[in-house]
Amino acid sequence: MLEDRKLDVLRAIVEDYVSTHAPVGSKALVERHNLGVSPATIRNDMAALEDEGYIAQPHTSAGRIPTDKGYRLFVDRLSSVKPLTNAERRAIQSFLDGALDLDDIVARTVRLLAQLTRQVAVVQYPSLSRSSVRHVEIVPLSTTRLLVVLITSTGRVEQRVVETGVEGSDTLLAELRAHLNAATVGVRLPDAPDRLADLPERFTADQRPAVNAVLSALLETLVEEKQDRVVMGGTANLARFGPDFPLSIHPVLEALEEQMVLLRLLGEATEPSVLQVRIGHENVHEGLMTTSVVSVGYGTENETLAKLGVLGPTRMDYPGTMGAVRAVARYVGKIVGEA
Amino acid sequence: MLEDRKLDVLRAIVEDYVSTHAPVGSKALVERHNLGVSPATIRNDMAALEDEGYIAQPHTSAGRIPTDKGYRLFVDRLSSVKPLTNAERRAIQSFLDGALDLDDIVARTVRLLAQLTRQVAVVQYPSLSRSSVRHVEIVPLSTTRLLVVLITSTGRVEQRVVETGVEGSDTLLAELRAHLNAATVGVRLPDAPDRLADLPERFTADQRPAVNAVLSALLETLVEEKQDRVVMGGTANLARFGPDFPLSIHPVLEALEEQMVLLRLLGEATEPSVLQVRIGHENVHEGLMTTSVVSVGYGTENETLAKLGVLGPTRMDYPGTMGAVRAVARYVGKIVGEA
DNA sequence: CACTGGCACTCGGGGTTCGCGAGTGCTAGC
DNA sequence: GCTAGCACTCGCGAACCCCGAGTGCCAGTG
Repeated sequence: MLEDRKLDVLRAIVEDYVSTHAPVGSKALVERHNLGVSPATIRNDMAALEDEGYIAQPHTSAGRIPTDKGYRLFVDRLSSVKPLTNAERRAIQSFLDGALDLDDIVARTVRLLAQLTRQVAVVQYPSLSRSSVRHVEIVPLSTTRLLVVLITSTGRVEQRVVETGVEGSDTLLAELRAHLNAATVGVRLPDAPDRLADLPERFTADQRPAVNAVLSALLETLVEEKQDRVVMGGTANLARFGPDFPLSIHPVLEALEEQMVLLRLLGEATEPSVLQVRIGHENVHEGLMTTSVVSVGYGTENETLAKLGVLGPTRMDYPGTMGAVRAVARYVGKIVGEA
Repeated sequence: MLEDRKLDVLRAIVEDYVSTHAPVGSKALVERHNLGVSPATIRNDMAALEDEGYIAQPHTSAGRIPTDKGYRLFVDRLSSVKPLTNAERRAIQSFLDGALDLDDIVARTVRLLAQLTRQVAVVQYPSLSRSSVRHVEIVPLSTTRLLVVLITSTGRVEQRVVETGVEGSDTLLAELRAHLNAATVGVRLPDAPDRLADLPERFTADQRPAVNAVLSALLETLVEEKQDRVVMGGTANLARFGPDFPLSIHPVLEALEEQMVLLRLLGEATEPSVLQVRIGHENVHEGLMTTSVVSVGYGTENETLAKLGVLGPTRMDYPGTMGAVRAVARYVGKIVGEA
């Protein structure tokens, strides 16, 4: 009984603090939520919650605000993901439909997430390693330069210029193209290098230099993962985080410009639809200790191709944000899956 | 004589204000710069400059700060572009070398500009309209779906998925590929559609649907200009603009997230190496009235492929910024030109 | 005439003071 | 176990004040 009410109180504190963004006191609490007890009782509960580390008071005589630990409990046990309204669903759909090209899908997703959550959105490109080769193309640029183009099943196109050093004939190119495609089309990217191991043997010695040059370029492209590109948007929302936040806006912006940090931000790959929430200090990065990240994998039903998420102040609307992130991930997963 | 000293005074005010970022008074002025006259004399000049609208005082009894008009005069007549040090040149070179792929070049350029100027950097992708067709490739994805890939002379790769609705034979594809390349390779993108006008006539009636589908996708790609993509970076520097600036950081961030605004920011295309400076209110966009933009075209010697620039507070180090922007543009132009 | 030194005046910013009021913990009582 | 009452704390904003940088003006000088 007591435990129950204490949790109710914590929930109420989180909700009030998130919406008003001011330390919340016992009196205001009983007024806004109809807990059937007096402020004094609440105060006892609050004292207990503070002892246990779920809330804290910024100054001796002010209301309480949730600690990271408090938010953690709130997210884990006291709230449920808030489903979107139908209007929002429609908005997502109409916003994402009509994008053919992968770049466009990612760009639209970032904008959508930023608008929907009013926070900073981060979207990772679908990983090459989970996709397979759809086509390899070789295009002569000049007598000694070639462009190697790799097209993946997720619609991604990778390109690389190769300096062969020798003149290549059209027939050689055609043969090479045929062999490459025969060996790799339909194969997972990480598996493709194995299939290409015996390729040089199929060509004559004088053809080897050109073949090897093309091959090594292609292998690079296959392995490189294109450093897992990440796109970010909605940074304008940072300024909206509150007039207390701007002080620390600089480290956050700085962190967000680092691709590596963005990548780690999204966390480990998980199954699709499993939301991941990192609160405050749970984010390793120094500049992001006052922020929370809600992320989730997206992709086909049984595998995660990449992740996306949003970043906001620790005092964010977790249920709403989680709902939005999950919904967007589902739609994007569907689109990427069928593309 | 008098005119001359007044200009000296204005120059001194701009320089001091840019470096100290505090209203500058007559006394401090004579101390820091060795104008051979007394503060009182300077005060007269300052009063005159204020009457003419070049400087203003924020409060009745404070020092003066330059107006936009003052900066304008400073840029036009009182300063010269500051060349970079050799160390900086080397830094640019080593930073940009080693990028093969166009995306990488643009990404590196943005980071470089942002670091060099410590401001927000904006770089436009080399325009398609100035480049020519290097190769057109058609790749079957499934029996009725094709991927049309356009490779341009600037190394850009554009792709589009086409649903033909009918099954196409390999021979048809080969023929189509050959015709497309024969008609367009080496042709400027804007001119390419003309060369393709008679293409359908070369095919039989039952081939037309597929041919037309591919053709219209390609034409779209040629015309679309890919909405002239623009990349931005260094937004973290916004927070550095000063503790007075954060108040207005929000509209700026908001503006910078709009592709259209970014594009207009860079201004009209000009000849390469002709620096363009827009100061404060000269920027049409509302959120950017307290910022200045230094931009310049880059490309080959005789034509501009795109523009790049930086955005900062009106009180920026114009000579230094202009030097950095110009230097970077030259290097990037060289790289893009030879790619 | 252009410049200078002197002087009275202005006024923004920073530091200090002060009182309000929200919020608390404790204790006695229901 | 809950409540009502009460004394106490302390951050915040308002009011206040004063310092000093800066100004405009004016009379004097080479």
